[in-house]
Amino acid sequence: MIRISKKVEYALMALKFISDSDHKLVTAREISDKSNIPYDLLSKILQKLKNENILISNQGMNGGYSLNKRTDEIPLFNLMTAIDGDTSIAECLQDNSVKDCCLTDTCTIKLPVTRLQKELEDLFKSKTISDFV
Amino acid sequence: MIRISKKVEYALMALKFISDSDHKLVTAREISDKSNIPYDLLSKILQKLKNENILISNQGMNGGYSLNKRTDEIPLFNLMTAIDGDTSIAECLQDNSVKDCCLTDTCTIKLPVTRLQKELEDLFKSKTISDFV
DNA sequence: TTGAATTTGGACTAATATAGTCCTATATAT
DNA sequence: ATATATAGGACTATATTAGTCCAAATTCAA
Repeated sequence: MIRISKKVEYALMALKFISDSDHKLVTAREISDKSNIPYDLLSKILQKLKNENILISNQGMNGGYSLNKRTDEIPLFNLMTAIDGDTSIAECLQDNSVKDCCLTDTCTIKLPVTRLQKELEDLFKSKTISDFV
Repeated sequence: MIRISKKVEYALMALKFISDSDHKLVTAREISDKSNIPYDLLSKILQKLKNENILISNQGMNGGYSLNKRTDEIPLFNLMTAIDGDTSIAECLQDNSVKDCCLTDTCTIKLPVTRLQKELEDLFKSKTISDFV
C-alpha cells in the first residue's frame, strides 16, 4: 500500500506546532509533550528539517527551533525527501540503484511507471506545508 | 518513501503479458519464465486478480489465465487494492483501523492528510492498465 | 565556572510489512 | 490414470520503519 511514513506525519505536526507559535522558539521537548510524539524520534526529524534549511535551530539553554521559510515556500516533496530520502516509487527507478534492477532485461513497464512517478512527484511538489497547517 | 510494491509491479507485467498474447490462455509458469517473476509469488498475485474479476482462470490441463475486462476498464487503483489491500496513506485513515489511532487526540493534520489521500486516490483511479501495456 | 537545558548525532533494538518459499489439494484434458 | 494447471494455507526470510539509548557539544545564567 502507498503510505506516507509516520516520520512525515510527525514532521507535519511539528511544523504546524512551530508555525502556530509564530517566531517564538519551540523545543523538541515541548512539541513532543504537546503532540505525543516520541521525543528521540522527533529530535531526529527536526534535525533533518534543520539540515534541509526548513528549520533554524538554536542550541543550548533557551534554544529551540523556528521556521526558516514561510510554510507556503516548503513543498511537501522536499519534506518527504528530507526525511525519508529517495522517493522513487519503484526500486528500479532509484537514482543510485546499486543493485542491478532485476527487471532491466525483462521489465516491460519501466516507461509508464516512470510517467506515474513523475505525476506523483508533481502532486507532492504542488502541495506545500501551508496546506497542512 | 512512497513506493508501489513489487507485487503490483509484477501484476502490471503479468497483465501486459496476458494482454499481449491476446485471447490465448497463458499459464502462470509461462509468465513467470518469460518475465523472471518468482512462480509461487506470481501465482498468488494472479489468484488475487482472478478474485477481483480482473482475470478469468481455467483450471486443469491446458488451463491458464485470460483477461476478463479490457485493460482500459481496469483502474490502477483497483489493481492496487486487489493486491495490497487497503490503500490509506496514513494508519489513522484506515477504514477498519482496529488499533486506536494514536493521533486522534492530538492529530492536527488529519483533515489535510485526508484531502491528500483523496487526490492520490483520484490519480490512481484515473490511470488504467491500458496506460501500462 | 558550574550546572541545567538544549541540540547533535551515532549505534542499536523492536516492530511491522514485504517478498518469497513450501506443501498439499483440487480440477481437467487427454 | 496421469500430467498439467489453478487454489490456497502456512511458513520463512528480508527489508523497512519506528523507536530507544547513550554520549557529546553548545549555550545561558546563576
